Formats: sequence, C-alpha cells, structure tokens
Amino acid sequence: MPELPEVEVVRQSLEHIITHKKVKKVIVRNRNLRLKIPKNFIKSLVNKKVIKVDRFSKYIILQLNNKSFLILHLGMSGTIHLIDKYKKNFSTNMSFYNSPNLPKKHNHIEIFFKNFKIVYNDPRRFGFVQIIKNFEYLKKRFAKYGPEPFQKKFDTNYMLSFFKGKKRNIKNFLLDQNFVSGIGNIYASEILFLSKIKPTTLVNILKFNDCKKIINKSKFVLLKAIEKGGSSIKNFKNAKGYTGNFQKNFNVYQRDGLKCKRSGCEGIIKKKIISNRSTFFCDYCQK
DNA sequence: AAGAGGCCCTGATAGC
DNA sequence: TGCTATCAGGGCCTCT
Repeated sequence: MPELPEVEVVRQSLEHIITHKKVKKVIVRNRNLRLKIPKNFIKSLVNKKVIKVDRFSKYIILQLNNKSFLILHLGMSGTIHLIDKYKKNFSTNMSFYNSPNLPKKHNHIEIFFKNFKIVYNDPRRFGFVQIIKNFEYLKKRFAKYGPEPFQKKFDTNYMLSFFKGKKRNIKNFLLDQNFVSGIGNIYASEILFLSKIKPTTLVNILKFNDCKKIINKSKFVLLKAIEKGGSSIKNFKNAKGYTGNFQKNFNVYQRDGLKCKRSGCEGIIKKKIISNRSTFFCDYCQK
C-alpha cells in the first residue's frame, strides 16, 4: 500500500497520539509477517515510553525511552488503526471500542496505551516489525539505503555518478531504494510524467537538466501527496481513519486509455510492464 | 558485478 | 452463482 507520503501521513497521525505515552500491554495475535515477530517483542515494548515518532523512507521508527527503536514497515497492504476506549461503544468488560475501520482479519499486533490501543494489520504479510537495540544498530540497519528525495545528498552530482556505466531504465532506478529512498510504483510514474521523461529511458543518456527535473519533481510530487493526506486507493487511511486525496491528482497512474492531462497534449496514457511493475506514461509528451 | 526475474501472501475484481 | 485468472502501493533472494 504505502509509499513515503502515505507512511508520513500515518506517522503524523501516530505522532499526535502516542508521543510521551507508555506502552501498557502488547498482544501478538499472529507472528507471521515477512519477518517472524521475535519472541522477545512484547517484553521489549511493555512499560517503555514513546519518545519520538520518526520516519525514514517507508519505515515508521518509534524511539523508546530505553534508547531502543521499534521499526514498522507496512509492506503492500499494512495498515495501523487507532482504537479509542472511550468511544460510545466502549463495553464494560474493558475490551476496546470496535472501530468500523478495524478489519476483522489479519490484526497481527495490538499495542495498548492508557486509554487506547493501536492495531497493526497486514493481510498480505509483506510488512514487518523490528526492535533495534540502539542508534548504532539503527544507522547500520539503513546504511545501504539511498537518500530521500528531500535530502541534500540527492543532487545532480549524486545522480550522474550513480548512473555512470549503468544500463537500466530510469523507472527502475526510481524504485531502487539503494539509489533513492521512499519512491514506489505510483509516484515513480507520476514523477517521470512531470519530468517529461519516458520511463524506459536508459539512465546513461540522461543529462544534467534531466536529473535536475527528476529531483525537483520528486520533491514536488511527494510533498504534494503528503499535503493531500496520501493516495487513498485500496482504502488507504491514516491511523485515525481519514482517507487521503492525492489519487485525484494522478496524471498517469491507472489512467491508461485516457487522455493526457497536459494542456495541449493529444496523447493517450499507455500502460507498460517495466521490471514486473505496471508503469503509466504518455508517449506523446514524455520523451 | 550488474541486471533480470521469481517469490513471499491474501483479497478484490474481471471474465467466462 | 461460482469458478479461474489476473493484478495489487514492496523488497529480498537467486540465477545468469
């Protein structure tokens, strides 16, 4: 489900809710995620306070008051739900309010705080959670990842030197987290449309100005999507259950067969499988 | 060593 | 209605 903007939207809603709150109880209902939830998971969380709710790339990172970190990755289908004990359906046996947004199946983890709990749900189990001992290990954990588009390091020099001698297309690179972190299949297509660059373009022919455009449009698209609350396709919601709006701003994603939105362009949006992922573009205005 | 392709898993939807 | 096939926002592993 989530690329950087959706994860950031979830982070923001979580931040308000759980910063400075202490974990009272943890229930693991199903340990099977992409990485099996470790045996010591519950112990490493209970009675710890959340100091900070951070994010890197598509990962939510909770900093705890014993210097450790809890990493949450949502994979393709993961969601996080806030369940408030004091909603009107609160029942006397101390079970929590059953949110209409809370799925019936695949609720892997419940983390209880004083007056509410958050629930981690992931039907496809491509997501995972990890406890990281300290900051040293956290740095190591993300060492191989490329910069986010917002970081200073993601500049034309970085791109051009990364592309040197490579024979891969640009769409492929935008999805490569070792090159740039946080871009996924939706926003890769959108970024290349705004950059007027065809996704199949081999990177070794890209010029300084092409890189400049890709950098600027990457920042633009991701920021815009965060601003709009993410893209709510397949029912994406933030932790409070609100949907996002950015899907209305898609120029190409899932618009194959429709008219190009660029004013004056007569092109029809095409769909093509590139490195096993659906890719959308206008072959009229993207050169 | 780079790059292509397969695979992990469930659920929604399309087509017959 | 009910079957089967296809596709889905990610990332890692293996093979060539």
